[in-house]
Amino acid sequence: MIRKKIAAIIKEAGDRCVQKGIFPPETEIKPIIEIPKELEHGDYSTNLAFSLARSLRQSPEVIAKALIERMDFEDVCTKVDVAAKGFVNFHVRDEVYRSALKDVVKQGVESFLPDVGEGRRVLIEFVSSNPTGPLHVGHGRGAAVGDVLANLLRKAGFDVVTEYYVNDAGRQIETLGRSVYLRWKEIRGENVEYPENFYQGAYIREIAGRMIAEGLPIPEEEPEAVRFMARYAAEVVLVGIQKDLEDFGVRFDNYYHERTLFEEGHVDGAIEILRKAGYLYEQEGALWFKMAEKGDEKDRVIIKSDGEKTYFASDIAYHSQKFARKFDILIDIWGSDHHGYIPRLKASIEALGEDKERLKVILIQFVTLLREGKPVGMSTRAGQFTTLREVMDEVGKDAARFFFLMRKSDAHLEFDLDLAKKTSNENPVYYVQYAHARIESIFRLAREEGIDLAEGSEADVSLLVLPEETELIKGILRFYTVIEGGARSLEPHRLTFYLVELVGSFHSYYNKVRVLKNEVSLTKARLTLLYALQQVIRSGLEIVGVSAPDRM
RNA sequence: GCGCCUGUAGCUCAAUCAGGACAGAGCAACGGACUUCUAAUCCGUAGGUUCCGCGUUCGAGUCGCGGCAGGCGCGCCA
Repeated sequence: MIRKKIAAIIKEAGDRCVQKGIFPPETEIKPIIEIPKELEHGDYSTNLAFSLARSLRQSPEVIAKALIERMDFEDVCTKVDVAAKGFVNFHVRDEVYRSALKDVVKQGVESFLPDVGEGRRVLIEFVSSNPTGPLHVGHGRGAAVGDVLANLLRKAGFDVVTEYYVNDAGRQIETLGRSVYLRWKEIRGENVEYPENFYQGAYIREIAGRMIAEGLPIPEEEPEAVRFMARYAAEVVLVGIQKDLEDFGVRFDNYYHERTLFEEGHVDGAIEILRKAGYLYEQEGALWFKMAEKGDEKDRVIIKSDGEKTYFASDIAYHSQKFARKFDILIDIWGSDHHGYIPRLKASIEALGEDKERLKVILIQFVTLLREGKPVGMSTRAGQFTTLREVMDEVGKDAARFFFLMRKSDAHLEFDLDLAKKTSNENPVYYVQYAHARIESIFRLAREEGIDLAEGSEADVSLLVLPEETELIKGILRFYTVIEGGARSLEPHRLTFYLVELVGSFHSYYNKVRVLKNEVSLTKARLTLLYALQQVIRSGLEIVGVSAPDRM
């Protein structure tokens, strides 16, 4: 909110320079405002003078001075100066921060959230793991990123729908059915050869056993039995996945089944559109999509020569449906091993006549679990991958979610299981939660002394004169910048970084400054500051989906 | 072979809307702080050729080109 004021001040000064003929009339005043790293460089700065220097054929310093001379900054800043040969530095009045704090306390932290979305409709599709086995840690990371991004975008004014795409039509489901079928035969005493590419996990046998225990009417003939078991197993696995997700704090608005794409004719419909638009051709009995001319490496098959449609075909139909469902922005969250798929999907969206820029793909890099500093083996082939459930059981939901968001999603993540369980400042989750609990503890004692927080908004915040206090207020206000930046760049991990940093300055303040047992007016002022701080921490943790305990 | 991602302190990572001021944290190391609102905390010290080279620019960790190293992808698989 202060940033906007600074921007207005610069703009005004720039316009005046144009009016007075100091800058040529066509000069565009689009200031980039940043927060300097060095405190001495003020609260905000702009490099506008540098960017104008070339077109104005003037030194940045001269331009900067011309700007400042025509600047009305008194209301917001104590001083504005030129540094380092052209940077314009703004030193904001402490009162401005204090009154911003007052606004936040009075109206609530959330009432100042930036409206980035302006009501635009966003569909976030994530996890979308095939219902052929339990979720592993990689899916967990995707789930955390997707869920937190959804929370973040909602706070930032988007109309968000989350969706899980269930691949229940393809080959893998058939393999699942066959896997169960073989284990079923095995349990009944038959000798079977179990192929390596079948699902290896113990859950396959369990499902087979369960079918027997429940006395289900299993068809006589093998093809029917396989189909029956595929359906049954997919259902069981999906329910398990949903349970895992729920315990992980992730709830989807929608489950979209691939099968419905076929049943409702959307796959044929999409193919028809592409055919009419001239993107398809037949060769060697298969139907091909002309991709090479659309930016992909080569042409791709949509219908195989055996008549079966490829995964790609249903994906085109699915995304076509997403557009048909009137979403402004589509966000897909995939494992980074699918990155080669992006040009293909974007090309097909373009071919369907939609704007491919409206699809944003977020790639999730792999997770390496560490125990005692060593990577934990995760070979899928042996069926001994680490499941999300195991990690959750071991470190808890809060730590798991927080840890998944401690790196930007396209970077490898090392997940230190021992660290996630530690209850010390080394563990960022506890570090943040502890700050929340600590503040609450101060409030409890204050109440015992008869100082009620409800009076907080009447406190005299002008008593908050310590530099640490101004820094804390700045930290609180930065929440809005982080939400805005995170929503714009689709980077939910910024939130965890922010929280750790914010809370760090609180712990430091706590050790240095007494809140209670001062003059009542000063105590109240400081309680007010902590009140706003706690609200921000709680709101931030809520977005991340981590609990904010009152006691630890 | 071609394409995408990554390379920053011993380790794990930052560096804000695609270039800004002296590259910042945490951990580990070392030295300190509990008769005080929760020590699950804090304060201090030390730690760097931002993988290498060239280029663009007033200015490069950031942009371009060329290397080097690692990960991933390039199927009528899903």
